[in-house]
Amino acid sequence: MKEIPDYGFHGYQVPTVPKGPRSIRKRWPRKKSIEDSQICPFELLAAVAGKLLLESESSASSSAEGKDIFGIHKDGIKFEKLEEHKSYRSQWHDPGSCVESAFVPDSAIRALDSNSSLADIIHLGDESVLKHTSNTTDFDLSKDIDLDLKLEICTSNSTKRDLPDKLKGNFSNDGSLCDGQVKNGNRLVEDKSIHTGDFIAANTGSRDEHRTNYVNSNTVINSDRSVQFQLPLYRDPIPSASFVKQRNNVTLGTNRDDAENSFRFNKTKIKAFRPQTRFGYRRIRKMLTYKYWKEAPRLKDSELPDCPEEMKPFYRRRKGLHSQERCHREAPTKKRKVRDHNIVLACDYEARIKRTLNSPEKGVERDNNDSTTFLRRAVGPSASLGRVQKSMDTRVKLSIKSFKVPELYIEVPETATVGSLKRTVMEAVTTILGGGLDVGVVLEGKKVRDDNRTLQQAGISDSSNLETLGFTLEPSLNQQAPVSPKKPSAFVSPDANKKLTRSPITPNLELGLLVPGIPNDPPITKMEKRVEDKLELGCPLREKAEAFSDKAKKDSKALIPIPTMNVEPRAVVPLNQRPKCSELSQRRTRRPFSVTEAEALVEAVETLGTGRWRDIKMRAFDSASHRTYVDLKDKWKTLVHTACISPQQRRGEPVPQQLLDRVLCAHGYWSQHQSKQHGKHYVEALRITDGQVERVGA
DNA sequence: GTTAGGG
DNA sequence: CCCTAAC
Repeated sequence: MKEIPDYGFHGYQVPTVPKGPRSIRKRWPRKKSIEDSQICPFELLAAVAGKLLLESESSASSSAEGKDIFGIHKDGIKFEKLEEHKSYRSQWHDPGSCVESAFVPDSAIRALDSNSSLADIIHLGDESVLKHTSNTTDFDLSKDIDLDLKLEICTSNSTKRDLPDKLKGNFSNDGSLCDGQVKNGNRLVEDKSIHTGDFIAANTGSRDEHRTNYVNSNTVINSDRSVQFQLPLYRDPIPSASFVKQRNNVTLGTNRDDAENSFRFNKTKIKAFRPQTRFGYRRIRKMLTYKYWKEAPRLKDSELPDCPEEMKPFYRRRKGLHSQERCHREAPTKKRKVRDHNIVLACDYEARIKRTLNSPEKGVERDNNDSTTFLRRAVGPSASLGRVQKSMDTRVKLSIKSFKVPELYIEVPETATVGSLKRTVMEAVTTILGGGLDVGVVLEGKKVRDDNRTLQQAGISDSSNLETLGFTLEPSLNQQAPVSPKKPSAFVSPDANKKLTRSPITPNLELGLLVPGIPNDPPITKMEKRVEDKLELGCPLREKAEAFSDKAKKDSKALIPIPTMNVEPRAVVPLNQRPKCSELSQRRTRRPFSVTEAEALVEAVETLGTGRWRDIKMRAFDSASHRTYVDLKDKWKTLVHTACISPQQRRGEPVPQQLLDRVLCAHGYWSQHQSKQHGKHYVEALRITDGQVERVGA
């Protein structure tokens, strides 16, 4: 060590930095809890799957024969009940058709009624639309929206072809692999299109005719310029081993040929994908069996608030921004290359709910505890039967065309792959969907707030009113958006509520959500082309893309997932102002401390001492949002180091020696003294000596 | 969420 | 600047 000056602090030799006890802290990896990171999309999916299962089960149980078949099709939720046989048959509708209608099973209606779950309403995916907003500087989402992005929850590469197989699985109450009452081993064969996320659930042991198909969507796209992300919502309906396995595949990311493009939940490190062992399995099981099912009986309750209850346990565990950020990170080696060519896309969602007439029809029992039925059914065969119809019910057909979800920002390097774009969007969507969205019901322009009212009581059963029925997605009042506004991947602005229900008469209720601090710069239209090129040429996801494009070529209505979409970046935000988002979130740009900043830091440390970095941050760098207290700590560390080394060894912007002397002085002092006790003493001593640091006595 | 320290 | 452990 170099010559060590003595600044008079009790003969303390400044640079003798004692190694603190932390250096001997254990550093072997602790067992990181799973919920820290990788749950994200699957939690959502799990909830949705469970929800769907519940609905199907619930209805199935109402039908004594258990011959219910639900179908969910691309244009929304399609439930058709065959009156005579009390069975449900899926129906496929023309995407462009305006006459779509759907029976919504009681449970769904009730779920809607109770405002309990977003998933209830939209069943995710299908008509959830990411719309690409215009390049205007305002955020009026109602206009110039020309890009429908159909969300695609494509979980893993491995699901793309043999997904039906992967969906096979038996289901039992405890989620184990043993034989159960509910089986979902039926293949999906009806639709020739490739559904990466077709959702199959079959009710009780019965076969094809009893199959329940939750097919999410065909290849996308309708008319003109609209482009949708195909979003075969991969909803494994069964909280069973199939689900777990799938998840393992995803998280492992090692046993596939296309690891890079595989759906990795945007985790950076391999260790984040470590196989789910029993813990993970159990956790999922718990999620699906305990959490979800236990909540189920309460779906009717008004205590089910604004947030999908079954979602809460999944998301409330998620760590805050930090882990969110981590969740988005990409491998560092890849980050650098793409860092400088990011494109910021601004998207928003839309919720379009289409309603159709209701028609009286014999309904299943409206026991006010369908969930109980479901639970019982899930437990054993005896429980699935024996529900006696007690009353007639008028069914309300609700066809939810699409939802508009709050505005979404994603940041995509132009060198990004299609797959990464998908994942980015998925991440953002998942964040939003899981981040506390509520469904609001608007009737005749007025919000229906009483969740306890029946549809009939609320007038929703009245066919004359249905045309004025609408739904909204809105940020949950109970649950904040999970992502901090500082560095969002996508988040819901608190202002969102103000913009709700802008057009109550129309079915389209939109949410306009702004991301503060993101300037609405004129678009860089060149980007669009470049994006196309890049996506077209360099897509490492070719293998995956082909699956879609093959179909797309044959199907005029289909589009190759993303490449040709008219992505017009809303704005290119200066790097250091961009919200860091998605898995492609990069290492922060280096921002060397200026001398001025260093001075401010030194002064703060002189006053407050080391070890109070948060205070130092607030005191001296409160307005510098890009300086975290960790940054300050690190900078102090480097300052001390710089002061210790010879000027020849120093790099970067030269720090005045005088300042470095102060650094050493303060460092020496605070190394010997506790910050809190002696702060004033030190500062006073400095003041007394008027900068004659060498003579400062303690 | 903060702090300390290694990378 | 990142990451992690410890708190």
